[in-house]
Amino acid sequence: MGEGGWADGLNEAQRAAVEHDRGPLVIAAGAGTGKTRTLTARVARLLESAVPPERILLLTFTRRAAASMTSRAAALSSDPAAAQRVWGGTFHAVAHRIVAEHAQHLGLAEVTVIDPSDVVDLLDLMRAEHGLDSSGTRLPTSQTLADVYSRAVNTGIPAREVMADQFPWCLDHMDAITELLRSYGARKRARGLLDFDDLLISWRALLADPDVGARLRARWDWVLVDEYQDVNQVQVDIVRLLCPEGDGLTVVGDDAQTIYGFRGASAEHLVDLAHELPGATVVTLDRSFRSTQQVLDLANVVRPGTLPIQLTADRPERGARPELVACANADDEARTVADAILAAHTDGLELRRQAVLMRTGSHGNLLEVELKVRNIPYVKYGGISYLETAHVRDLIAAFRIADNPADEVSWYRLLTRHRAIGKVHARTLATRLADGGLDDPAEIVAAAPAAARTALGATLTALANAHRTTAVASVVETCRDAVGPLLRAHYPDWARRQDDVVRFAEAASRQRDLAAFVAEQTIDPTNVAGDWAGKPTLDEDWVTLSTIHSAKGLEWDAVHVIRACDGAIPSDMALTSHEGLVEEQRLFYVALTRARDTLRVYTPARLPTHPTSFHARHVLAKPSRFLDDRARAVMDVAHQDQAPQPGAAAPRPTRVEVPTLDDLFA
DNA sequence: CAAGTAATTGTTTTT
DNA sequence: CAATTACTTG
Repeated sequence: MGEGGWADGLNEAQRAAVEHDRGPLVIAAGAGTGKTRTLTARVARLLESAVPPERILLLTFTRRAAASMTSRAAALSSDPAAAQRVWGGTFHAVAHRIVAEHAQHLGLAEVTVIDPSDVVDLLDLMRAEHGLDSSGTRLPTSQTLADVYSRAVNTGIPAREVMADQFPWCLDHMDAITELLRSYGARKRARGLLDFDDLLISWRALLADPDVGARLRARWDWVLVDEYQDVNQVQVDIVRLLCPEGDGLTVVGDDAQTIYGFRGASAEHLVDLAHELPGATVVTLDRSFRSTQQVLDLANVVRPGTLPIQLTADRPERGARPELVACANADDEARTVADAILAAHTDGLELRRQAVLMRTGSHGNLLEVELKVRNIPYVKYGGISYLETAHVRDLIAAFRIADNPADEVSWYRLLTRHRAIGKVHARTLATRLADGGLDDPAEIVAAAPAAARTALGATLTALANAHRTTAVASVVETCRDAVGPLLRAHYPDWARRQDDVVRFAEAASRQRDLAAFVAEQTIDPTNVAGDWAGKPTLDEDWVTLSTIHSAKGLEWDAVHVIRACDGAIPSDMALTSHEGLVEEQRLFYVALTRARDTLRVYTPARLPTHPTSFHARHVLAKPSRFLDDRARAVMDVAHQDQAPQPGAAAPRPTRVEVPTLDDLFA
């Protein structure tokens, strides 16, 4: 087949990007311009021209994106099985594979990935050794210490300076903290524990080594990076070490969609790359296949950024102008959105083609109540994830110990789940277990408080068994049965949590490599409980509720952006710096450009001061500053009937007398 | 030293 | 209204 299916339906610019050869290629792609299609077509074309799949590395931002890209490339290529062998995943996931493979080069006996809350636990467990546990004086929390550590590592600024600059309340204990953070690093190395930063830094170190780096570099001929506007300096270093001259490198991004600045990402990396690599080809995609021109007119007004991309619709039909919907308050907003979703559904638009986007997870709380009341099914993305719930993490701790008995944090976690074992015992026992105590469980049991001995003995026997076992299904079963009684004793609402544990154990027992699965889930947790629920939900129809961050890269026919008020979008947390404000503007741009046909932006006039409280005071809220005159000029402005004039008093409710039941108690 | 009870906080976004 | 923290009691 002369030209594979990959060429179908590409426009000139996309085709140029797909057919481009070895030189460095930067694709500046506006929202909805077929970026994913172009990238997957390029992969398919490489495969079609006999590039072995394992010589292609495709770096994406989420696991979901990686999976969808490899399967789309497979669909476009004549050998779908080959496409599945492409190296694909997030920076962190690929880093984990490389680090696990090169553990001995890094002087690590084991490789276990710890997440940010494990970091806090580990610091918690270690701080007493450094005299930071006296409860008399106010001391910085372990969370703060983790922040200091991470900032120092990511910026290369010494911890003392970081504290002096940004954490002045740590100054009194600077010596002890510095010492703690140094031994924290040593402890992680001794136990084979790697936090998220360690993964990237270790990968970079391997690439920078003359010997190992050369072999790693030779592994891939083609490196493709998606969402390049959201990489940080360490990731830039990795990409540059993989492709020093830029040969075989393709990066795709849109500088107006950088929304992870708080994590060290900078849009400048995308712009800089084209300058730093001599002979780089820049292809700009500015024809949107997604949105109507009416949606794009608004997006173009809001769009910040330095690449002069103005999107033009590549769709023949005229669309409706985006609507600006003023609501009286947050309850009114929730009702109005639910009404709109139902009305569209009645007109034939499936729920799965509609989404509600918000700045923070809590902005959707009232809407969730409204949807539940009306029996409208929905799935919420973002916010606290299923895997981050305490009970699932307990099970994961057991899995991690089965693989790496030196995992001190997981021991600490499981030990505190036992009755009669608190922080103090857990700390000393965890250290002894991580030092090889599992070889002689009886000794550990003897050192525990008498009331804990029976339960602890059972736990240790089970985990020692699990550690010796290789069959995934039986490891999972042993761990699940070991953790079960602990959870039952520890959580009063155990019944509610049991389903989650069983479901996660089922998913885990289907895996080929349990340790890799656990690492994968730690790095990029599945954030929807429904993802583990099996088939029943698959053919159902539901509305998507999502934070704007989690909606990145996705699209829906109808999009509702709620809480478009100053203080929410832009978040009042971001108002202290100019950069913070521009990032909020990019975030708003991302939200608007998720819409294909229908876009509605809601601005409640009054908002609760406190998102979860029913008794919260309501205060006046102004529409987002991003909805300026230029933006309004391309929108239809609708007012809800109930909307009071600003400043007008709320109507006084009629008084209803509830009869006293005093005669019952005479 | 652990566990229960009372008081007091709160809230971005996520690999 | 949670969920975490501080204080008390066994």
